[in-house]
Amino acid sequence: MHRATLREVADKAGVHPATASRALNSATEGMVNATTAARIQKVAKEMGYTPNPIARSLKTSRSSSIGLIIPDLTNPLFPPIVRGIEDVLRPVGYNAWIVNTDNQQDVEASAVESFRQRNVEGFVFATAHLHHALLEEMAAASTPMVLINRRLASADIPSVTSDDSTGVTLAIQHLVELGHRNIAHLAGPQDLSTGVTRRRAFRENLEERGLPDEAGRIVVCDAWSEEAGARGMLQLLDSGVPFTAVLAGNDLLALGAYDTLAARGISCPGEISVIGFNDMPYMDKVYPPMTTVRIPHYELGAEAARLLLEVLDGPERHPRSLLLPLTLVVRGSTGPAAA
Amino acid sequence: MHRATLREVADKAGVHPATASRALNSATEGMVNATTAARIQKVAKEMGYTPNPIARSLKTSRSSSIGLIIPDLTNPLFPPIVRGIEDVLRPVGYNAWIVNTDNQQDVEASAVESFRQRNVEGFVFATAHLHHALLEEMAAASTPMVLINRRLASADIPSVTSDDSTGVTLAIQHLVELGHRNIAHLAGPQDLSTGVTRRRAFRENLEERGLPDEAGRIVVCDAWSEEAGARGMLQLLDSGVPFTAVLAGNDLLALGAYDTLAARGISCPGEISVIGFNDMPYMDKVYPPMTTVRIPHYELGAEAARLLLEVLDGPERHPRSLLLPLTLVVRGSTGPAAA
DNA sequence: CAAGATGTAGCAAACGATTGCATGACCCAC
DNA sequence: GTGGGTCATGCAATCGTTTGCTACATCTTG
Repeated sequence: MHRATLREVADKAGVHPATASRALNSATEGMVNATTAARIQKVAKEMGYTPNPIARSLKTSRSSSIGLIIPDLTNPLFPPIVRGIEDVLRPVGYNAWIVNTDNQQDVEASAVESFRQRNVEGFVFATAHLHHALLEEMAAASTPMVLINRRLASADIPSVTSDDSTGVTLAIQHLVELGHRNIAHLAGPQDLSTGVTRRRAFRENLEERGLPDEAGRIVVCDAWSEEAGARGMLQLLDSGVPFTAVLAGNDLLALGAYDTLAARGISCPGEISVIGFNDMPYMDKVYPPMTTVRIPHYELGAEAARLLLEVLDGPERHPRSLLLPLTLVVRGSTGPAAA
Repeated sequence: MHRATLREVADKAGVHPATASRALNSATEGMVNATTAARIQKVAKEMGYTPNPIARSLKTSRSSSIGLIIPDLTNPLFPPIVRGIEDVLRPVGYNAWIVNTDNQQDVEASAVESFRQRNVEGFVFATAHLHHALLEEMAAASTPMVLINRRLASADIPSVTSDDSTGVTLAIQHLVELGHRNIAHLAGPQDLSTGVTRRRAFRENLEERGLPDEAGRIVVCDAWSEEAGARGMLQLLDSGVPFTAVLAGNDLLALGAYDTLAARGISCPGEISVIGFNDMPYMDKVYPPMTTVRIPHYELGAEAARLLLEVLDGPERHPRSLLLPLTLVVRGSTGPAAA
């Protein structure tokens, strides 16, 4: 099937391609006589003309698309983020290229490279172990980009993150209201701002409230996975620190904790309450239904996209960063402290 | 940052761009003198030259990319499929454009249109309500494409589907071994081959085994959702048909059934056993852990990608279709039939 | 009424590759 | 020694747009 080209439209309308190009482009439409423009537009419509994005991209080195870099689509956190981004970008004519890096830096670097070759106009990074040097180089070149769920101390890059610290406060407050005083923390890996922030907030909360906060009640897991959570919980139980509730760094760690508790025959929430973080899909269906801090993933993506659009719109404006509020979803994994 | 162009490489190597182009392209490398080619390649490497995919695409109307059309990325079925596709395609130099249609035909049509403009070389459709006319038009134009999880009677398009019929047999067999004789079916919407196939297989199984199969023991739900499953289960319970086990059309329907059973105070699997279909992530963590038929989603995607590569390789070869085997994952939602 | 401003449209050169065709060098055989 | 065959390379058109510049009317304005 042949698709109409600009030249054909121009010929049929009896004008030069350049004129047709201008008439068909809202930014330049003013340069051509109104009635001529109308005629050209009519012809274009009749012929079903749509500009060839590739030719346009070659000429303008723009592309109406952005690069989205995530660790792994099968991690349930990311699909809502991706949808949030797409739902904002698509209506304004942008497409998103997605690439999964599995947190491998070389993959990340080559993805960025490949995106650049394709003239993407901006980037959204939702990736975990961020290739620092690469990122700073990009920032220095003032490549439009937005970070999701992590921030960089060194560079002033717009980001959208969730207000983890308040989330932790919400969780602890809930536990305290249930009568818990001995609370433990299953922290995630500390090479990510997520893990660090939640852990720091945990410690601060204990301190402020005058709750016991010996070092032993924080165990740092070595991955954000169920297995790591199960191991961490084991370590916690065996450490001898007394506790009746545990705040996990995320839902996967909490699920791992579930496993260990079940294996040990410890009842949740009867003996030990568990709180997760993220509110992944189906956390209301697990057993016990998980009390967890809900992160607005879709909104995270949507806001990131809006931020990126702002940057693309006017690169001179100072980059904003957003902190999205969290809510605590109380379900069945938390209960009154055992006497 | 300036990126080297073919002309620059050619100049530096003292040859014409055409020669450089040939030397740098494995298919045409043979046309140029071996030592010249080596020199050009060396220079290209030194300058960090990589061909501009946009310019190449404009000229060749190829793009090294394919279009992937799915209903909704946040449906947990799809991420593994997407990864399967990407993991096969990327190593051979293809990228995948993803678009979510939310099952809207106009979105689907415009996605296809936009993909075509971008010179995608093939399509993978994992979408539910397939725009029939569009698809047949594409098939007629012998556009390379592969269907996942659905087939079209009218056109001979390669597809990869799961062997649902055998999956149903596995499930029923398991129930029969547990002593169940009165089995019901929570069928999914019948406008999709998935729903139809599973329902037909269910009926055939009952018949072959001489189990009771009045019409009333199949309830057709009006969506593939938890809510629809809950409503369907309600209808089933209120219909008066006796049953001790129910096979759900997919896991979401089964989860809905869980809800209804819980609301009615009916124990699962004590009084009624439930089997799901798909084995979505975390179905081992719900309560009770779900017995379900596992579909190899990742493999579905991977095989679809391989099929597409075959078609792209040699369009003349007759398109194959694949039927992937299913397995039953026995967990806690099925138990011996109540006496 | 001349000179400059303004409005409209065409020309042609890009953007960065690929590729059919022409060219010239060289070799071989008759 | 000439005709023809290979090999290697260059030439130039092309893919479909965009855009700086130029050119020509027409309109102002003093």
